[in-house]
Amino acid sequence: MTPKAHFAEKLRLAGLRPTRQRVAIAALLLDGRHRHVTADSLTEEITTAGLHVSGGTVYNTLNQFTEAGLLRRVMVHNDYSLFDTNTDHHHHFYEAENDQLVDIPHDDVLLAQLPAAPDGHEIKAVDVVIHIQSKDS
Amino acid sequence: MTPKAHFAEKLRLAGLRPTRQRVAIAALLLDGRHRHVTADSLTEEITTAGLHVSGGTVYNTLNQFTEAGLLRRVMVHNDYSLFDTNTDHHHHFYEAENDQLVDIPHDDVLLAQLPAAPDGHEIKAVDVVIHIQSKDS
DNA sequence: TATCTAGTTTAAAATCATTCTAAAGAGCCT
DNA sequence: AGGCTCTTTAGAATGATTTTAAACTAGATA
Repeated sequence: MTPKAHFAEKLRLAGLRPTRQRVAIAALLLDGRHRHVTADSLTEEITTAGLHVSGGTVYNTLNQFTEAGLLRRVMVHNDYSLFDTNTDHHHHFYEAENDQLVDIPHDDVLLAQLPAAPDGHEIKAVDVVIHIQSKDS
Repeated sequence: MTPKAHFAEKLRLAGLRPTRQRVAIAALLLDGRHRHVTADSLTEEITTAGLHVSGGTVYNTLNQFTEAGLLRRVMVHNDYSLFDTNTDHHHHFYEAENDQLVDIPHDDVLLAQLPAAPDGHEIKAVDVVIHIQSKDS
């Protein structure tokens, strides 16, 4: 199976029509490497790959991938959206000073006790962000 | 001590010059009631109180209060900033569907194990957000 | 392979929260 | 009161993201 077909299939399984743009972005983001991207950094990657995808489509695709569970949105500030190519359950260190986001392996955080969700609700996800700073600042 | 003097004192202790606007906002936000506000909802409160504070100052004040530890910024989405008048250590439920934020008492979440901060860094805060949704949706 | 249609992409305009600006105002010290 | 610095103000500017309406394409069908 060609790589292109591989990602097209992945998109179909996620309920997304495998357009040229979505396949190209999938090839960049869903290759198994774990990293954090923004609309901007992704656009840069696309350009570096010698391709072009309009700004609106970059945003749409990022949102659709997230909606489909292919990406995960990480919430650490309100300046711009961050997406994590690792959708496995794990948490983050965040250093505001340098806007630096670092993964924490899943097993390194242990939630011994969780509250019950309010009536009629169920827990969808638990996000833990550990804010850190340089010791001497 | 008049209420006004009380809040002026509170601001001085926080290193902020007690201007008319800051005292007015402190009287609204720092009275001990625990709630979540946005720049918008605060502006509404100010108007309801028969006062006027310019938009820029509302934003500045919210940021300065947060910086001074009088408020806490809560990160649940990228649409606009949310501030919590409760600065005690506690966590949140967040229901994206209705953009609903609910406090979780501190003791209801137990972190049994935390990772060490990366070299040269120390932990400043640990934020836990439990995303919930209606059971039937 | 030609055709059709709903879903997509596009560039550009629009939106909207937030920040910046430069001028006017107000704490607070002497 | 005088003066100096920090604040506030209205309005302009910024910048990420969404929307728009028209052009395009994946995939189904003939």
